[in-house]
Amino acid sequence: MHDVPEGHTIHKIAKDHGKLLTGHEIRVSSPQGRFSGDAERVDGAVLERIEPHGKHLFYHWSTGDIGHVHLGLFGKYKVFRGEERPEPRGAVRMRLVGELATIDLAGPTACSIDDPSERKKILARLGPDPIKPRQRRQKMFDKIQKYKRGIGDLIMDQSVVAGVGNVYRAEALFVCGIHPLRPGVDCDEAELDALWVTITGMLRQGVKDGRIITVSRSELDLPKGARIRRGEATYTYKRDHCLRCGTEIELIDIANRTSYHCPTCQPR
DNA sequence: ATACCATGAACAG
DNA sequence: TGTTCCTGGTATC
Repeated sequence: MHDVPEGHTIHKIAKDHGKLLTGHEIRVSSPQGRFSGDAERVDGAVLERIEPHGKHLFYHWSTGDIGHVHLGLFGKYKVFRGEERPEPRGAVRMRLVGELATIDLAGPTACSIDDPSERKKILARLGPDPIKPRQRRQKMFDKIQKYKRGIGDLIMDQSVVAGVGNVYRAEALFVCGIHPLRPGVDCDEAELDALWVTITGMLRQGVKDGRIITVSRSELDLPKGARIRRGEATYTYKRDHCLRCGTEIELIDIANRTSYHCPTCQPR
């Protein structure tokens, strides 16, 4: 099994890597040689901040340049602490070497050094990120209520709300009892407010856990302190039967991605 | 050894 | 709407 990142992963990375790198001069290189922009532009600069938004990361450098990383389906970081600095393994797109750690990035969809206007452009096309404080949930509501497209399609659209992927889509709609094909225009404020609150809670919990657990322990019948295993951490996602009522989970293809829902708990 | 699949998203037409 | 790109674990021959 394989963890492809949703918003929670990105925020955790920003936090963890930020502790190791920010405030330090960083050697920046591209062992693979495919760093679009130019690693040299920021090589040796001080990393001032790693800013997450949805599934995107922005690296603020003391030169004024801004690094942009999007992991996509396959992107992965490897962290080596302290002095350990192994030969790059595989296609390392970006290597960051600081006093406290060496961090390698492989397989990202995007990795570039740009000027600040590029960050502005990207942020302008992203919806609010519920993990962050003071985000305007109304932006998400307005957008959803504008479209006939299904809510399951809409909440995975990063311009509607930033950070939700296929797992959180399935799980948030389940908890709110909303069918994924429910047209956006038919959703009322109360429903959308509940959805926002649910998504926010789930994503923030994911940052803490470092993984996606959307079930509440009380519904699992687990011994106290037992670890929630993969495969039992969700209500509908990748399950054969609904965790809550046992009904067979239905699969629908929404924009070429499998959507999971319980026809009993999420009636049309 | 090869095929296939995955939790993403840009792009062509 | 379909195609493409990036990786790596697992299934299949």
